[in-house]
Amino acid sequence: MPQLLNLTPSTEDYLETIYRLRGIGKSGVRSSDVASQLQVAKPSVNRALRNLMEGGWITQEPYALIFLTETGQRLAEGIFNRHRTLQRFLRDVLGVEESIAEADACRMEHVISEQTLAKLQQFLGVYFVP
Amino acid sequence: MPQLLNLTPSTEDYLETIYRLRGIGKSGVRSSDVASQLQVAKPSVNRALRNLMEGGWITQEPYALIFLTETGQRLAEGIFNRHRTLQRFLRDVLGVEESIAEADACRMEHVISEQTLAKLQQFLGVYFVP
DNA sequence: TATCAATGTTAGCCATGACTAACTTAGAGA
DNA sequence: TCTCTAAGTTAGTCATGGCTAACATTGATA
Repeated sequence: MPQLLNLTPSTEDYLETIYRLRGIGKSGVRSSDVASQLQVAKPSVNRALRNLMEGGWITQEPYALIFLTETGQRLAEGIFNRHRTLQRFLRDVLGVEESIAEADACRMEHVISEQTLAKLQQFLGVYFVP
Repeated sequence: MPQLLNLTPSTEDYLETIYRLRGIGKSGVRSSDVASQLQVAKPSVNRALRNLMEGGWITQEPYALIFLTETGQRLAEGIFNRHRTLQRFLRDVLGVEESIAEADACRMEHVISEQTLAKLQQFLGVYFVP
């Protein structure tokens, strides 16, 4: 997967997970933590990491920790932003149960357009001052 | 794919397309019309139809028209209902551009939960009397 | 420092769902 | 009724993204 421009939903999930875990350990993320977080087998993570490396979103030396690149960081922030916006909208505006809102946001974050995201944020801004 | 209980997004798209085209011809739907509607090759449709038949959602004799079964009809209605609800919500509530709302609804319809659907409908019912 | 358990990697399998190429069938028009 | 084009089917390829089994590496601890 060279010159990766558009990530697949699966690959976006891996990138987002690295981003979220990175907050905890600070230094870098372990492959096995990604695996347990996403409930997938280690080789599945391994292949996804190769894709993310080829796309230039992460760096990883063999057997070492995973780090986000500058562009990977920015992209992950975007994905997480979609996630958080959807989560807040579903829960706070529509009144969807917390855990269901979380699960739905996890799937919807990969398919909504920029415009829909913007409108959702606008809606939240108007009715729910952050 | 025997005893098909949960359709994949792809399979849902085929079923929904049959449902929508059926409104036009009334009698039955042609495989090639499904192909051109979904912008896929004919063999892709052919395989999807086999899956839908094995699940009991459609009937089709070789080289003949496609018909929805009772359960297929009900399932397709459900999918189309999700689509229409999302489309209306995105367009009428959020103010998303028609064509973008359509595209987003097409992808979101496969991933939202029952509860989110219900809340969206409730929201539409309150603020936009049908 | 030697060991070994946890972590990471490689190889290879499977299902899904696209595709093309090549075929069979059906049915409309000469 | 014969023909020939459009529609449908079959066979086989490829990419994605899961998986297990088996191997390699690392690092904490005895």
